[in-house]
Amino acid sequence: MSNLAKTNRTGKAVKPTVMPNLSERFTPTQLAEAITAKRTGMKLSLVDVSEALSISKPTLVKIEKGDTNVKLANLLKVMEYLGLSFSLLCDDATSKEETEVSDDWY
Amino acid sequence: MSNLAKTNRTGKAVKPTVMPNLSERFTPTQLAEAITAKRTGMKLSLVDVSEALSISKPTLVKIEKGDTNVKLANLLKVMEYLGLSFSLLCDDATSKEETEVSDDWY
DNA sequence: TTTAAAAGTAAACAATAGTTAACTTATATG
DNA sequence: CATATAAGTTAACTATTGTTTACTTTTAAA
Repeated sequence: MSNLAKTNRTGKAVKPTVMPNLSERFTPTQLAEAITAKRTGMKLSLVDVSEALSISKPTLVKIEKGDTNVKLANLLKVMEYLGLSFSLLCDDATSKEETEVSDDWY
Repeated sequence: MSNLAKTNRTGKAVKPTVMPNLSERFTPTQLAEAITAKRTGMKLSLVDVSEALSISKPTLVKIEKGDTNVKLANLLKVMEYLGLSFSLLCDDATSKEETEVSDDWY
């Protein structure tokens, strides 16, 4: 299997459309690519999603470009609509010891 | 062990200060509580963090209250400073099949 | 190769998140 | 209790994100 990135006839890089495995720490760009991959995998256009969520297309494009200058609420709306969610990673092993969770966490 | 939430002398609920286990899908409030728990566990004050990151205290308070009307960039700055990061969960099992990741994911 | 749909961009404006500064309320500690 | 530190709030203002509309570029299919 080739390690070369796919390019089109003009030599321009072509974005992959498959969901990456982001079970580990990832960059905003990687998250953005995962969102696009999920959306296209669900056969939804930018307008499909932006209209369903009442957010503008330019904003959705910003989100799918990995621009972090967006409102958290808008990112979460998009992720929830596409069936994506976060889990949390903590770099510090010591914090794994006290795992008892009090009632009002829920 | 008691199932009653901790309260102070006035009967007001007291927030727990331990890191919750957020390896699964969580709410913005839960994330906020995890951030506060991590910060206090590191013995850092709101001002310590806000000054280190050049963000205002009111903004940091919004983040630690689970307000999603904040800039994603500011949330990520705080998380990175405290050693927290996200991983991604996808609710759809079918998307786990195609896990091949091309070069430009990195 | 035409054509239509989707993606992506741009600019002017509206909406709102962020800052500053000052203040009040809690929490701890001598 | 008295004091100091941290937490949390408020209001006026500034900075910036989000919207709208329209346009250009890509992509894919007839």
